[in-house]
Amino acid sequence: MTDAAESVASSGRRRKSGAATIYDIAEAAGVNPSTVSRALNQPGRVSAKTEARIRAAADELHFQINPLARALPTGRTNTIALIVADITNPVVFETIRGAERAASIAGYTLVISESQESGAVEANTVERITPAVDGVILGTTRLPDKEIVRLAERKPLITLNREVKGIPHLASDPSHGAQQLVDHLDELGHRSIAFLGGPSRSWMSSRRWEALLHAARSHGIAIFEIGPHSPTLAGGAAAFERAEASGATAVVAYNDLVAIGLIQEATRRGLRVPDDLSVAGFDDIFAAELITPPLTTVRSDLRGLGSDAVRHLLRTIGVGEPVDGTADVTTELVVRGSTGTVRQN
Amino acid sequence: MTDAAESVASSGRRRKSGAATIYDIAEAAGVNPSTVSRALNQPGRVSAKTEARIRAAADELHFQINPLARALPTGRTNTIALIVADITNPVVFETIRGAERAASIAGYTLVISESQESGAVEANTVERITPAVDGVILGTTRLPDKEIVRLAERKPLITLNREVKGIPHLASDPSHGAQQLVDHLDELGHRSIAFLGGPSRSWMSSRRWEALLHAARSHGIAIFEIGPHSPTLAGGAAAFERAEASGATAVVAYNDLVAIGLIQEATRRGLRVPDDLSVAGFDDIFAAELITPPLTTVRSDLRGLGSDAVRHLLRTIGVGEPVDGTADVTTELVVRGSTGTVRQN
DNA sequence: CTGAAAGCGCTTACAG
DNA sequence: CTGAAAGCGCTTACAG
Repeated sequence: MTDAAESVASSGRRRKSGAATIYDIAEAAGVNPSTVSRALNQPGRVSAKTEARIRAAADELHFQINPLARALPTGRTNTIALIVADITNPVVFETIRGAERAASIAGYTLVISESQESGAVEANTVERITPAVDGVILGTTRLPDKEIVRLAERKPLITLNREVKGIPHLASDPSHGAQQLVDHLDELGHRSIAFLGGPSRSWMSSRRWEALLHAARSHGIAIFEIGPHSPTLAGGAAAFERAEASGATAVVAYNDLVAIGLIQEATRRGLRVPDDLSVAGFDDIFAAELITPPLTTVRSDLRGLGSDAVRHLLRTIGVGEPVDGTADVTTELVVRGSTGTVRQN
Repeated sequence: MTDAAESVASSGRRRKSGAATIYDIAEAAGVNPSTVSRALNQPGRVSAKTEARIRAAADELHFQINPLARALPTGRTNTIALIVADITNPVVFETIRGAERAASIAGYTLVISESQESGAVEANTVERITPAVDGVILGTTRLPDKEIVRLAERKPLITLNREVKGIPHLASDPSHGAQQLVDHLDELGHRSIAFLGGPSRSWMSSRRWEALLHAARSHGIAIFEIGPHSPTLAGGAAAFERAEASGATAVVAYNDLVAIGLIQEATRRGLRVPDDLSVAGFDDIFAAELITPPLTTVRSDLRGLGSDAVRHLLRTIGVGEPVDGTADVTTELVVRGSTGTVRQN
């Protein structure tokens, strides 16, 4: 228990924090502080003998480098920031996870910041965090393009699911999963699909629509878009009437929340899913397998998205292999109970 | 577009990063750098006139203080860390949110770190992050007590839902919600309740059990614990047989996941919830209102937990009012469809 | 292979 | 009210 206290007592030089510095080590090992720095950071740059002595002293004193002090002369903080609008969003946290993992493996710390409110709040947050990191990932951003460009001028930056010209970006590519989904619906006998679009200018919604359209054409299946809809349970419930009136036997929603909202409303109105109507979504959120019936959906490799983003950033900073452009992440169909064969009437 | 470039050109002194420093401002305003520092940080410490001149220059140059450089002499990083085992855990992210909000309001940055794997990984993460923050919140920790005590010696620290002697901690107190839940079950006519306990040495599980026990006694309702169970869907499913055999008309699960697992299994076996069996949980996770029937559950003020933790930490650091001890956060019943009147047989 | 020095961008007693 | 100086803990040319 007096461990820390003892080591403090044994070496004169200490200040506010009880932490040992390279000066303490230098003193203990009988070398110059600069030699300590080299021994600890540039293995081989110092004779094996003194390096050993220095490492021993460092261990003895429980030395931990002060990352702030190191950052000043080098300009490297070994930290990168991930800005997201909403941590609660199930789509977001797998991304966070992937990013965390990749950062941690590279010895980097990930700062996650939620910008919830307005784009103004986000701008503030970003402004505050930027000087303290080596790069930033804009996960779900509401910043205007010009602001993003401005930021990219000061620090390496990458956006997720958002295209700004001249800025590196990464997204999940819905085509594979969409094709699988349409193949699946085709097999079940569906000839007409309704797509419930997301928010009016959602980039991801149009990408999903395009992918479905392409796949439907390949099967000669009719497809049309209904919307826009808010990406929520309420959005899905509100879509019910038009979806039913459309005569489509299968409806694919912009995301799982909308799909679940639709299922709930359909059930409330006396329809049975999938017997009367097949429903599918995108994202594969946690709740998708808990509802009744469990939801058929297209899952993205979000974890891969997060880790790819980190790796890309690190590479542009000079850690790891040189950058070779960005490649979107893939998607995959998860078949569960909300899709079934077309009812014969 | 040449905005940044221009301002660089106009002031000779710049290095690797294009950012303006207090030296640039000092030069532009014709004062000493120390005066700039005072003007910007200690309003009133400098004549109104020069302060105005300095602020103008700072704006002109788009000055942003370098937080790392500031941190070195002061020892203050304006950052606090929140360590959690699993970001995906629904119980966790509301806490994150509250913490984020409170930190941000105080002008602090919150670093969130997920320690997923072993306690060893967590120890590493904490070790790496500690020197760069002003305090740490251990959200869901697997660290042994002695390790936590050791950490608390170097940096202000607070634990969540974990009691270690001598260390400040904050938890959610289940008593209010548990009382409401038992009142509710009593009204519905239940006279026997089964509690599905969580993991064997879960501190939270015992607290919930104690609270339910106390409430049940106040009504003269019989109550008993079955378990331990893993805090998952599978744990709930596995509990079904014993729960049913017990003859209890209502079962309260350690958490929502277990409750949902139980409901799914019960449904699979042909029981109807709540007609044949009432089920309730704890936490009020997002999926609770999506399942069929929607789950009656006890919700904690997790957001409050997160923000209280931050505020407590800041106070011990000297920001805000002095510390007055820690007060647990409250809980509240959310009645939905999984609880009903006892069936007459 | 290693030492001595200068510098990273800021803060803060110490003078005046 | 403001300047000049020293220092935070590290890194890195520059010498030798």
